Amino acid sequence: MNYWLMKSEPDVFSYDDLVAKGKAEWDGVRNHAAQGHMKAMRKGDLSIFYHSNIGIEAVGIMTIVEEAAPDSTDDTGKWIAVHVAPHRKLDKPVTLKAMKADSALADMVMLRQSRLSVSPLTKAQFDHIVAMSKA
DNA sequence: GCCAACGTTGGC
DNA sequence: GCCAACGTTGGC
Repeated sequence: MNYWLMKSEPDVFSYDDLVAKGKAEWDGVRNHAAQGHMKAMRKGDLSIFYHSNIGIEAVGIMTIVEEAAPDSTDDTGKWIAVHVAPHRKLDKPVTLKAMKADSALADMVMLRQSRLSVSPLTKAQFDHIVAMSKA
């Protein structure tokens, strides 16, 4: 099982929107590094749902329910998307500020490359963020 | 609104 | 293949 972190602007698509839909295509990713991570995703992997721009915090956990397939919003046939479903909401959001301040997360890919919308997490990093959400 | 980071485009 | 110009993302 692998762990990931995926960003969305909540005014476009929020964690609550995903809960309301039950399942959604994670489309519109147009970055090769992020695409590579999505291709590596397997059914049952878990991902942190992070709100960028507004909130700027991790808010929930989702499950990968369908592996990489052509992105339905793409005409060129070049890009893929995965499907995700809500797993559970975090008890308390974990802010970017808190993650940056925590030395246990110093090597997090998202913190090193702030513009990357899909990034991998180690199990330790994933567990740490979940623990922070309960503190 | 600004700016840093970084990806893409196009001229050479 | 290099690199300057430009556009976008995302945090502040």
